[in-house]
Amino acid sequence: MSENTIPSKYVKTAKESGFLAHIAYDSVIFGFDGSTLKILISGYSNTKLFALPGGFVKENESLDDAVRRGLYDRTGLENIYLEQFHTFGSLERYIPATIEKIMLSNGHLKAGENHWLLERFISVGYYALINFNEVKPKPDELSDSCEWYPINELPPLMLDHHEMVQKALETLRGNINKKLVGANLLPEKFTMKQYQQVYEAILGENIRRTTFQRQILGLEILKRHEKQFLGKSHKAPFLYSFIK
Amino acid sequence: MSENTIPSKYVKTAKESGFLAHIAYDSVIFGFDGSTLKILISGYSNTKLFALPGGFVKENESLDDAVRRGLYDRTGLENIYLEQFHTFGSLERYIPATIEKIMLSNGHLKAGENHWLLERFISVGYYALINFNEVKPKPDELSDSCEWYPINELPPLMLDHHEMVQKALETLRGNINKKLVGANLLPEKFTMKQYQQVYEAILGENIRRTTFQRQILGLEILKRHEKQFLGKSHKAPFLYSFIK
DNA sequence: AATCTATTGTCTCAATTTGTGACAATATTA
DNA sequence: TAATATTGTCACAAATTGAGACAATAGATT
Repeated sequence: MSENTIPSKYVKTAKESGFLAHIAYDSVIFGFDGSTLKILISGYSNTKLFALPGGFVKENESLDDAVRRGLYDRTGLENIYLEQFHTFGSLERYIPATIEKIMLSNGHLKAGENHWLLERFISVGYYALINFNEVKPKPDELSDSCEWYPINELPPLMLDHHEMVQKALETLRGNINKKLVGANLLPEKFTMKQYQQVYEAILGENIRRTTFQRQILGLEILKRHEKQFLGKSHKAPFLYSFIK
Repeated sequence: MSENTIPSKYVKTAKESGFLAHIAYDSVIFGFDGSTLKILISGYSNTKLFALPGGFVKENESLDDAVRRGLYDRTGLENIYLEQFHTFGSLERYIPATIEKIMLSNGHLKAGENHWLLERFISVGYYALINFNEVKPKPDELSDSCEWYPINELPPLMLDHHEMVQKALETLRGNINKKLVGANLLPEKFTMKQYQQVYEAILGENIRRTTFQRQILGLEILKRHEKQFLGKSHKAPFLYSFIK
């Protein structure tokens, strides 16, 4: 794991740590396990608190790069598909006591001490689409777990992170026909049914099989490969991949 | 004009000024003059520099409220329709020399002096839709002009402000059928033709009159009023308003 | 007062897209 | 060999959109 995801212990100002004050990001990392849409959630030991994986921006690094760095640290993946969806800057989201609790519980702060992480942050929300099977999530320095949760079985999330998930989902839904969403959530080769299930998981509704197949094939973005024999007692489906 | 849009002279740190360091906003303020889509652009005296109207966030104010405050100062309007579209955080946008030039030219900075406005900023882009005729734009403390420019006759803009305009337009186009865009750009009562012209100006393409009229009326979001007689030698069109 | 002109509101029919179901073609099990 | 579940494709109905026609009409021209 990178040493730089989270500032080291007992550095009290942002400047000392090399990060920009007041700016954070949080990432909604989507994965598709074959039937359900899931996202990665960090847990903090001893606190029962859960949060989206987030981080901070270094003084000499772009916002996008900061998010990529955080994703790399947690998933080991490079070239992740990333999309910025909203920036959260309400006053209600400034609850230093929550952050303090986490930092106290894992020794990043002494009681009563000041720390730049306790100041107000405006957070930029990004969503990522990754291939579920390629990833073994790792926790970061402040958290002690990083696990997949189905989008409708999330634990209670801190601050406004639930709102973030909601907004990420809405944006993803709006982009589903614009941005070749499936290409990032599916393995290289996949069946039409799997692709349909991605759509259904994202939209949260059932789709008509024949219409979906006709529309997708009509886009001419898929290449047809050999059939996939899975030992099931019925006709075997074709495998497809996206044309580059 | 509010005293707080831009921090006072010779305050060197963000903290002293009451603003959050490193965070700015820029606004793309759209207006429709009856035939062309225009946006408000600030000009800086003696520098030939032009920029989107922007500002900073106070420590105890939400991001949205900061943008509303800036819009109020420049247009006098409250309850403006606002939509956040993207946050800009590249390294390329950090060019302190440009800001320095502006601040030197209007006496907000002495040569060689430090100032928190010369640090790196991540900027949140918002677009606003306002009723063109209700507004007499006013410049802010740093700029000496604030004027309407047609979206395809913009002056050269500083930093990444051109990219911001582009992204704002794309977002507006994507939202045109979702968010009742016309309601904010048109006067209370308007003709079908005016509404169509708003669409054409935003999309940058011609629309088929009969299809447009059929679709819009089919949405049942408009209330029909009396006819509008403008002294033209042809059939007078109906006036419409949006149903609340 | 009759005619002309530009624009509006509405209708019609063709073209396209989508909804819905049917059906034959499998790959395996029974 | 028959039974079963799923797939790929087609056919037809329903809905939406494209494209133009046309009458209505407010004022200008004669």
